[in-house]
Amino acid sequence: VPELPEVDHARRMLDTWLARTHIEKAQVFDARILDEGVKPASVVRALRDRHVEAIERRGKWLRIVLDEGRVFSHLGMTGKWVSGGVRDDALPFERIRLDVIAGRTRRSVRYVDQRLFGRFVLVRRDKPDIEAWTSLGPDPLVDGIDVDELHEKLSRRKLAIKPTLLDQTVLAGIGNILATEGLHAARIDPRRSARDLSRKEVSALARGLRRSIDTSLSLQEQEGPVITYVEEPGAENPFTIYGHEGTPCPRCRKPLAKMILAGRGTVFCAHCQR
DNA sequence: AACGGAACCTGAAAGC
DNA sequence: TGCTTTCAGGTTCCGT
Repeated sequence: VPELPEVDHARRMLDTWLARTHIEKAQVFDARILDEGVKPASVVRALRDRHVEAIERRGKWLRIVLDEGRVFSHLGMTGKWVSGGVRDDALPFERIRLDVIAGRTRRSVRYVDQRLFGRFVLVRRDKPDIEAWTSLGPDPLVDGIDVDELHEKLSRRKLAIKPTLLDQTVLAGIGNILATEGLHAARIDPRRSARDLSRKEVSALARGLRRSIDTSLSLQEQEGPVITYVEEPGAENPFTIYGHEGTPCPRCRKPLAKMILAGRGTVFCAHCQR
């Protein structure tokens, strides 16, 4: 599942494939990736002959800045950007295709998304950014995590800390895996009310999240341009406790437990997370 | 108002 | 064997 580190990887790849190129042709193969009521043909028309200026990321959102307008891309659960040649066949689950040229180099950048939870939102020149982007909280990589600010914000939340971390207005880019890993690193029980965390615990949480993000980023660097998500068949699980329920906690060796918390699978160590 | 749960999707894996 | 159910999780919507 794409969370902050996976989306940052996508941003770096798109920067080499798409930034500073000219879109010769765009195709949208499934309208469900667009906002309700938006016609593929109108998106295709608007993208043709645009110059791609930059690729940015906040949280799990990508913003593709064009000479006129910009595109917001969210990878949902199974979305991936992939680069190929213009003569290559369509990939399985290919939803968007952008054929671009930079100097003499032609490239065909494809968006694949099996489960279609991703989004591709074109915003025209002079229109405001989408609310999902503007309402994002601080991004741990772009802005860093300010412990005092986070502590203050959490102190006003009654909900359990784990579902609170999944709220993208608290911190941008934290998903189920990072929340699980970060709370284990900080030895915090995911069921604790967010407002009960001490400043010291919030500080440990910030460090744990940052460490989990950095670990994922460095593993992706070794993987190359197309990374594998942990839920894909046959994928290795590089995480400390996510997906390791039933096996010994790497810190205290007691078996890791799993529960559903606010509708999301939650692995934790009932012995050393308190 | 805040929170839980369902819906949106698909395919793999587990259950029967 | 083969059909049915469950599960995965990002986000939004709906009902309580």
